[in-house]
Amino acid sequence: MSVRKSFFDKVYSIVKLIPPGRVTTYGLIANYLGSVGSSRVVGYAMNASHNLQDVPAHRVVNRNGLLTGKHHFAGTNLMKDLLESEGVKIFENTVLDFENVVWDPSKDLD
DNA sequence: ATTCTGACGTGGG
DNA sequence: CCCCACGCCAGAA
Repeated sequence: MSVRKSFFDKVYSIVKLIPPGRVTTYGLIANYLGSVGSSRVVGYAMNASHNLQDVPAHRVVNRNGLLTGKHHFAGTNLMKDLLESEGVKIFENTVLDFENVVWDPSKDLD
């Protein structure tokens, strides 16, 4: 009741909470939402998030730290540029020192 | 209303 | 190690 937001809206809420200089994964978000098997739905949500301004989709990568969604951004290096601008090092479309920059919602909100 | 497809992750063979 | 199948949601044609 109360709010019964759509899965997408929940995803957006989490993504908005990602602190600058940090990144998270589709799986972690899905896991936090209680739907581990819905990791791909998180990706779908990001695809639709292009309409939203408050959703830093560039901070969401796959479990390998690979910028799978970079192709969906305007420039070829926009996603990479945005992340590096926040202090996140990227090499070959992959986040360096991924384990150190990854942001786990269930960990931070714990 | 139905069908298709799209930023993932895990497990099994 | 590689390949395949399953789970899940929303928007567009």
